[in-house]
Amino acid sequence: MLDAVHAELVHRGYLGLTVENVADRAGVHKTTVYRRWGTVDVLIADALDHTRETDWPVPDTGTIEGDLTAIATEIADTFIDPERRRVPVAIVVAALQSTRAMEAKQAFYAARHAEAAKVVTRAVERGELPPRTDPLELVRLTCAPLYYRIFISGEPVDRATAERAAEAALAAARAGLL
Amino acid sequence: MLDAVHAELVHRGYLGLTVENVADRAGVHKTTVYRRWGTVDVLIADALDHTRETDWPVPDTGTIEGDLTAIATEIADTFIDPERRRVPVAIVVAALQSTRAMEAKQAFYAARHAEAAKVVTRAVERGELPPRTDPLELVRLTCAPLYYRIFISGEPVDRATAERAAEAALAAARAGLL
DNA sequence: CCACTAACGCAACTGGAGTCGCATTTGACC
DNA sequence: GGTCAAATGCGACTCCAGTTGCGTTAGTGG
Repeated sequence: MLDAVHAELVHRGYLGLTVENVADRAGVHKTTVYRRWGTVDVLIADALDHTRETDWPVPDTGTIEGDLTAIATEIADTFIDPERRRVPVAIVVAALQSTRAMEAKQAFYAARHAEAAKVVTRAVERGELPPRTDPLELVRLTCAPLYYRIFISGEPVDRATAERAAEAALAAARAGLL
Repeated sequence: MLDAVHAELVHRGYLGLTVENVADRAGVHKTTVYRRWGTVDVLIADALDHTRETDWPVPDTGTIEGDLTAIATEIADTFIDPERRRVPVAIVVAALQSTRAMEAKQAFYAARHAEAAKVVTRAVERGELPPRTDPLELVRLTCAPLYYRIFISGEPVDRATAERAAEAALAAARAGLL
């Protein structure tokens, strides 16, 4: 069922994600979906909870530049692909309209940030960054410009954008501001 | 009419923004609104176009720190206020669902960025920043962490967040990365 | 093999967003 | 003030997401 949500999202995007479409794709009747989930936002929230629980491979290139760039590049690649991009877009839309989806999104990014922060912690231990650096803050600062372009300013992202975001965030961290 | 859109947005948010509500508040019949605009997304887009054309006071504190902090703080203040926050939230939701709203949002932020970039240009002229600094990129980098918290990670924003965002962006600019 | 419960399928129903046809008003121009 | 075109008001209609009641299936425990 959650696979059907994902497939439908990738295929048609948030606007095409009706309860009936998901039910058809999953081979069940729409009333079943309505009874168990109620709305598409809850479907997305449940699917997101499930994704959060699956492992995410934390990069380990040996340097903080390499790790942050890898994270930023992965995000950029998702947004470059017109199909994969539909998933985070749907999550943002759903979260802005339903409390349940908002909580799921918050938990998802909190979990991913915590994972990604490991690369910062390692870098601090290696002496690459000041000891008091806030790992989560560096992660946020790395990701923010990419999401900003996609969701706010509406500008495209590419790998160069990702690398610049990582470099800029790193500069702030090295300056001891995080 | 566009005032009615704004008032309705502040009052009920995007989900409460139906064509009928706006029509009632503006004192016209719903068919009139349907004929002239069609959907709420177009209403929001038109209202945003109108806002874009109104002037926005560019801060001029004398230092680039002061100016960027002023910009970041203004954004943070908007998001702190539960009523005013509903406006940008609605714009983002609308832009993710309608091409017309997306174009309006893009034009709006392009215009505001261009205005805000003036503080960077002045700072470069004063010798506060490296000559090759990209003004728009510094503006983006300043705003991004605030929007990221609100729309993506779901974390709260306060004035300290705004100041940190400005400082961090500035560090990258001073390092000559922008 | 037989109850018993919970989940599901199904079709009919409901409610509200959006549309349509027509009457009425506005307002510009002579 | 009279005429005409364009915009608005109005109620009825359509359409579809979401709900409800009921019959059927599946799965469990004895």
